[in-house]
Amino acid sequence: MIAIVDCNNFYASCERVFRPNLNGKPVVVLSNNDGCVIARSNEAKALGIKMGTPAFKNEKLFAINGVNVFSCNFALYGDMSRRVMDTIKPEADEIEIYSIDEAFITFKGPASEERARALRSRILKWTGIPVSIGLAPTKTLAKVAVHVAKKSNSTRGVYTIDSPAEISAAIQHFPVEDLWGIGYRSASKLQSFGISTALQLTRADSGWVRRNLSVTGLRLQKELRGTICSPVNEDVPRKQNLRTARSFGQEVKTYDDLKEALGTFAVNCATKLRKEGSCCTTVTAFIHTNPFKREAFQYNNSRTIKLEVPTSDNIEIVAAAIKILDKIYRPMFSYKKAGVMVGGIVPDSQVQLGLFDAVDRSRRSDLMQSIDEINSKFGRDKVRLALQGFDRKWRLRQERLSPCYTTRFTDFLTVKI
DNA sequence: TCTGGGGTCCTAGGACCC
DNA sequence: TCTGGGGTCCTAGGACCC
Repeated sequence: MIAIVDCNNFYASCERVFRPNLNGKPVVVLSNNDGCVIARSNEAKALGIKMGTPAFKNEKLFAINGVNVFSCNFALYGDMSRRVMDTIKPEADEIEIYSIDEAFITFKGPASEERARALRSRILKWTGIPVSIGLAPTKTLAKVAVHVAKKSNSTRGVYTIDSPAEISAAIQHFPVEDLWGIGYRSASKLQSFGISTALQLTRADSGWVRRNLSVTGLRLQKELRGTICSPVNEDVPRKQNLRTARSFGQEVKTYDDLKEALGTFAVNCATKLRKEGSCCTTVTAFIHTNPFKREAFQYNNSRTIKLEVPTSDNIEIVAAAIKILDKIYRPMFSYKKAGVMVGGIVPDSQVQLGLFDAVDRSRRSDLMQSIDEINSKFGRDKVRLALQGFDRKWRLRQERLSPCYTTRFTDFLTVKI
């Protein structure tokens, strides 16, 4: 049996852990730049606030209903996630951390609903985060189970699908569009062939499924029938791409401001690479104008540079990004978003050196290590390239940011007795 | 005024190799 | 109708996930 542990309304729940006065009240969390709604407490969902809708379109709804609105605080969510996962680990034989708020596990010893309930209580007690758990023979069915656990109050947060009869019962009325791996496109395709429930998909001809939904669909069908196609996978594969991209708090016009932003994003990518012990072979940079401003002239462009020798060096990756900027920058536009992406990622232990390489790689790697150590001790970008600047006109809007209760000394809660 | 960020996998087609 | 057979690598586009 495979279990999935899924945190309820995760970001909203994190905000509530340190603000218990918000329990029972509507809470929403906004995306970067305070742009869209990306998490909602149950009370906020009940008010009809939709996932992914722009904040400015909801302002009235927020005001009338006294909704508690937060800018997203990933330092907090990341640390709370770690706490939840650390609580799960001792119970798990295998654990696959699937996202910031979900993990697939197999239990040490026999799985049972009682154990799942005990785990759920422990996570709530130790971290303050409410979770739901689905238990089933495959990941896909576990996802169905956790969906049921969340939707129906009578489950009290845990739902098990075990026997063939229970599988049929669970998927009989389960909409195909809610299945893990079926998105908007495939759902409407299936609907047009008269398939609207998971049970109908299970019974469809496999050849037909293969032709219409590719092998991905075929695997999904097998998993629904109870055959594991995607086992719980503990080892985290090395990332193939990394990116840092941001919408700007205010539109950016000048070359210098874009250079500062792209330089900072490039350093960010390089730092992520070093953290994973990786190097990249390609650097891509892009800039674009605001697509929502219909009346304004639009411009999007990007380029990719292939590097001679794979690297994770701030200076080299920044240089590549700026070289691209020089090629694609056009002065007459106002830019809203930019980003840097690195690809062709290889382990830093397997870097093929170049015959005509001019960089002293061992000294530079010492330099990067020192920068990482200093910055991890004293704060991000304390030591930076001059080009990263201090202006940051493009900085994110984060008007309703909560404290980093668990990761910053100055933000710790003070309890007065 | 105002609309997020970061990933993965699959397929088809082109280019190239022997 | 039909043109050899067997490969690899790369890219773009589509679809999906959180």
